[in-house]
Amino acid sequence: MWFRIDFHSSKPIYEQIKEGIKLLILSGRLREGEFLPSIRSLAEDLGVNLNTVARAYRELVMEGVLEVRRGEGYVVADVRREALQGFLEDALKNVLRDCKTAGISEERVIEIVGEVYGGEGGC
Amino acid sequence: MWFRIDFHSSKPIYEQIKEGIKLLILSGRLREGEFLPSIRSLAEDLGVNLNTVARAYRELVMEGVLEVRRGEGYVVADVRREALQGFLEDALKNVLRDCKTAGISEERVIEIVGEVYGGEGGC
Amino acid sequence: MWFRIDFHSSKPIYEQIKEGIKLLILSGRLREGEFLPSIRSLAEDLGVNLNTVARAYRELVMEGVLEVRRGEGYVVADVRREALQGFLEDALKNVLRDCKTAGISEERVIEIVGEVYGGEGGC
Amino acid sequence: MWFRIDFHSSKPIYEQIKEGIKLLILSGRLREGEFLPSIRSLAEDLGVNLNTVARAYRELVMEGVLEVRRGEGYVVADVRREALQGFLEDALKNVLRDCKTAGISEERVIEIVGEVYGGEGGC
DNA sequence: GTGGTCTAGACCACG
DNA sequence: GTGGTCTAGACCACT
Repeated sequence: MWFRIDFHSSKPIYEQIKEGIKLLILSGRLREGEFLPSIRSLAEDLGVNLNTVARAYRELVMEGVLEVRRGEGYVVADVRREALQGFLEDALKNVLRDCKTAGISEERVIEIVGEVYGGEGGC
Repeated sequence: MWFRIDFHSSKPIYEQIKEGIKLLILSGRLREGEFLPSIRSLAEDLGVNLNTVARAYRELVMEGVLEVRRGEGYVVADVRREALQGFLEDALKNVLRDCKTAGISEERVIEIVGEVYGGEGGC
Repeated sequence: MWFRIDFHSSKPIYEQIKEGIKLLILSGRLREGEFLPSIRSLAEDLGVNLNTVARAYRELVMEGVLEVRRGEGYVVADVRREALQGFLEDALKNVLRDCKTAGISEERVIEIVGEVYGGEGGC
Repeated sequence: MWFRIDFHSSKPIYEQIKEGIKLLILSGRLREGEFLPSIRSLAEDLGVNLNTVARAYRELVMEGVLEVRRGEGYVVADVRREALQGFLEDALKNVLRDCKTAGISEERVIEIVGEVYGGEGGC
């Protein structure tokens, strides 16, 4: 499949799945109207429980990211990318504020940005 | 007191306390050899249970951030700031990787960095 | 169950549990990948509180002895026996140093070793 | 002074003092009828609280290891060395049993005995 | 069902 | 006064 689950992380698996899907959408690898893998097949691919995937999909529906087509499956809804990006930018700002408070210099931060953006990418 | 607890956050209280203390140390508001508030008084100030604070302190001892002086209290250990900063830099890298995947441009990120570091600071 | 708790000992119960589990692993009665009893069931079997067992398990995870499978339980991690044996050898050295200081002869010590190893074994 | 206190140990300081004194007696560096340092001076030497030393002395009196001469101080009582040694031999046997259960070979144990007894001793 | 967190409150050990 | 441990019981999150 397209992303990995970290079974040792303290972050719940269903949240890892949700995040993974959001990132796939943001990065353009999943587009509006495309079908997602069935709950059953994704669960098998990731090696997790059916209910776990089901919950991730269900919550993404509630957030408006996915839509259910009964009897067919889940498709990517008509999401505004900016909305999703906003949540990432907020996260970034929070960490940056902590870095500033902690005395990490702006230069060092920009160095790190370079590392990440320069380096080969991707999840 | 010195920091706030978000009781609605999904992040456990004891972890919020750990993070808060690490940030206080990183920002220089808590220095090597200084005593932390007693478990009981911090618990009261934060409005949480004694055991919750105790767990945070205990784990910080295991991580080498604090030391126990038996019958006296907890003091800030002789920590290398770099070690603590590492934990923030890791958090930063994670968010940045997500931003990259999500298609947020490096320029936009640096713009945000500028906002945070330019603007007047601090938690 | 597999071991006994001495409620009168000055050694904390959660440490007795940790030690008991380490010894079960070292003696081969618990192997890599095997599940431990659930927190609740072990607590009931030992007649102690759930939190006490939980703490023992949690600390064993931090020491790399166990792993958590969320929603499933705790399993014995892929531990190097030597690592665990080290903790026993340290204990042995400490006692031996005291014996030496106390004027117990090396011959007497080896005699005792013979007694224990010769005699039919263990707990 | 004659022994060191490990302030980071989980073993209570007063127990470390008790053990230290017992070992001094067993090794012959403190003999029957000899005076121990006053509570006040030992506390200062060790850098611990008065009450801590007082408690150690008090318990050693209860165990028959020391005697109080009111107004003069504490002296080493008429102790049978064997009695004290017995408690060490018991401790040794316990650890050895664990070692055996854990699969540490008799050869390895004797090797360790050699290390400790061969090596320079003390403190 | 599993583990995880948290509370309220008790009691002990230490300095 | 300090920290340490433990209990009983609640509620939540995960699989």
